[in-house]
Amino acid sequence: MPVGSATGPAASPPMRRKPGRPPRVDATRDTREALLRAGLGVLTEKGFVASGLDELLRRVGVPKGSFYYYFDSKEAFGAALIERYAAYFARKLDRHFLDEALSPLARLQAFVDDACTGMARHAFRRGCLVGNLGQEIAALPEAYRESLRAVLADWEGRLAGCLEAAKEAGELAASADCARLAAYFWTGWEGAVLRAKLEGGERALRLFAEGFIATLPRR
Amino acid sequence: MPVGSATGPAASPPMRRKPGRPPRVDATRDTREALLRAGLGVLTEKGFVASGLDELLRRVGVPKGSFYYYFDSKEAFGAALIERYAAYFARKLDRHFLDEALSPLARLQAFVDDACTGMARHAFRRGCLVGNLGQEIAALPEAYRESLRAVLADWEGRLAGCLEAAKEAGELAASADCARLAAYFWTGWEGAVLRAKLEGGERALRLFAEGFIATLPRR
DNA sequence: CGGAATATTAGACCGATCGTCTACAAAATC
DNA sequence: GATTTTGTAGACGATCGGTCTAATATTCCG
Repeated sequence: MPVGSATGPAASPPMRRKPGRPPRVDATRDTREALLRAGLGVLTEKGFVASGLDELLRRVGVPKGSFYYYFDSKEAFGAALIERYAAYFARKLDRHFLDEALSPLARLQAFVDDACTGMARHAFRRGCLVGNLGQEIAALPEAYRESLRAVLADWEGRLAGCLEAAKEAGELAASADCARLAAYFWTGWEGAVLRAKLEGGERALRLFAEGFIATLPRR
Repeated sequence: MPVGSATGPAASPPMRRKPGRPPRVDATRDTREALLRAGLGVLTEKGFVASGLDELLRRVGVPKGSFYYYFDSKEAFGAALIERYAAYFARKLDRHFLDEALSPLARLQAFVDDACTGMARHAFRRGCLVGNLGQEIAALPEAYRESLRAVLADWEGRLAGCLEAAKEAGELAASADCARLAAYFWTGWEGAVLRAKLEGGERALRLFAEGFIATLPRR
């Protein structure tokens, strides 16, 4: 998956000073950044199709013209969101799965706890961007399909690494197929997130995570 | 969940003869029926929001006036679809889970095989209506939430029954919590269906089903 | 057999909202 | 201070869900 260029400058490190309109009265607010942030909120809640540009724009307080200055189309905007979400999530996974302070399986549990807290923070209205867009893939730009698959594959790799560590730590049977287990986890996890959203509670998240961890091959 | 009245007459058993326009040249085609059938196809593929009435109407070859004669609104139409899908799926589950010719766990496997075949028949474009609508629940009529939860609860009950039978048949440990296992299954299964749709293949379905069945507590 | 009643079709129409695009204003640059 | 770059502003056409009136087909009832 092509990466990097579309996300654009992060505005912090050495880069050409912005020439156009001032950095707005509110210095912390880069328009493009604000659009992406708000877009993530709206799309993780309602998906792509149901998210109207007008509402997003009103929310951010930006006119339509600006949106189409920063993004070629809603499709391009969605692609940027997928990329950004993937990066955000990869950081989160690394933070947990590579945490040497915890045993490998405890790291997975920590991720689950984190996810529960995260969903609770938004009253279980927001789900997973990948799950949301994946569900409506038939109504989406075909290019999204491969991106979403790639994101899932990436998560699988990171979890598989954690499971390998569990193997070395003796928490997991040496015969375990970590890649397969990781694929199994994320598949079910997406279902759990969907259900947690539907039920408005963390029950499904806990239920799935506990079932998964409890049935891991121990020896 | 209220049931029955909204679905309307099925046109087969004793009921007042239709007075209006003839049963159309094509006798097999009741307009309302055709709308529901096509609606199921469209909504399982693209979800609720992305499915426009106009496209559906064009597809069925029915004018808007007819649609609003049979249904009060798009919301009512969706509710009828949920009801109908639930009934359709309940029949399917019973057909498998109550099949005395197979051992209980073999019945579950048969359902999985059936689902794979079913998804393949539509080239993995159509998913589960409950999953689709559940995912976009934030953008849907609030009344749908309870309906969808109820459908899931119903499926859980039916699967739990099958698992209880497995227990009696000695295929499952007596200590197994069937209700919990059933909830776990459907949670993950929805994720698997989503992913199968995303990947355009049955891999996720097989992966999840095999993982689930293989880790069932045997004794 | 004929007119009233009912069931259904037909599609024009409306306000809202979709995504796009053109025109313009403000800073920076030379 | 003219030009270029950067960003803002909102008009625009298409389409959406939903409503409504009119036309038509059939049955009902006398």
